[in-house]
Amino acid sequence: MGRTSGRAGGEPAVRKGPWTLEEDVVLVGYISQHGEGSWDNLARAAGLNRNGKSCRLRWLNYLRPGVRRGSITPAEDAVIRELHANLGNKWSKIAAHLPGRTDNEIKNYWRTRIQRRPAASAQQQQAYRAPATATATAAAMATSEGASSSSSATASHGSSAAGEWWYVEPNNHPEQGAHHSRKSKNVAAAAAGPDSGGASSALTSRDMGPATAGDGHMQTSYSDRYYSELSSVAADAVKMVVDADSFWNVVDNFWEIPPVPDATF
DNA sequence: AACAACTCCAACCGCTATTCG
DNA sequence: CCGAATAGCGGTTGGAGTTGT
Repeated sequence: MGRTSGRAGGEPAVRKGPWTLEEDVVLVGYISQHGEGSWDNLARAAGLNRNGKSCRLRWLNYLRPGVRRGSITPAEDAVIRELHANLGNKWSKIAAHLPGRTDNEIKNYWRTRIQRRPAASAQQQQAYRAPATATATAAAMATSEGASSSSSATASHGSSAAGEWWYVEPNNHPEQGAHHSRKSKNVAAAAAGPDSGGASSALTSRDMGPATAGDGHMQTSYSDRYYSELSSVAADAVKMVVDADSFWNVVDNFWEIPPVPDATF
């Protein structure tokens, strides 16, 4: 319904719904050349049939350099809990304490993982002892990230100035039932091409979702599939605004993380 | 195998704040 | 100072993936 603009009543003035690979390429390419500016003008100038607001959101939340993809780490979880206790639903302020995380992501995390599961939260609080302050927690982040991403264990363990902490992922609580981790994406259908049945175009934003390791832990990277698809269309799409070589220089700078092998495809 | 239920999260909406002429 | 335009924020929605029955 609402999201994918569709063509109800003829050609829509502006596109809505999930961003396609081509649109991402155009947006990144344009901003790399001209920088951010008035979003409405930017959308027009870049030839994107989107409103400025949509472009801004897409850029800030997903395409902007430094945006982290992947699971919230235990330390980040602790920061979020603490800051939310102090600040309330001030997502942008909370996000400011978590480099690379966006307000939208934190908001979603809070609503889906914490707020919706009060019982689970209580269990988690038993399961781990959070550092006393957000700053202390932030200081602990480096350690915890290593712990959580490199291990296939179901619990993470780390330490901070405030002491040791343990974190048990919600899906590992027997009482909680299954937590459906989003692993593989069925990109086959999406890759079928533009206008293949309602789904708007080739790969969309959903397909660039974080690749996951076998243990279900998200890896901080675009999926290999998305990366290669981006590569394959970049040359054509980018011609509109910038040559492909400089575009990829920009991309390389933006996402310093090399693409990880994606075993899910 | 088919369906239902559940979960996640990208993106939209509406409102407020800020900037600019 | 005022009004319009733009940017930013928080709440909400709905599509799609995963798991259970």
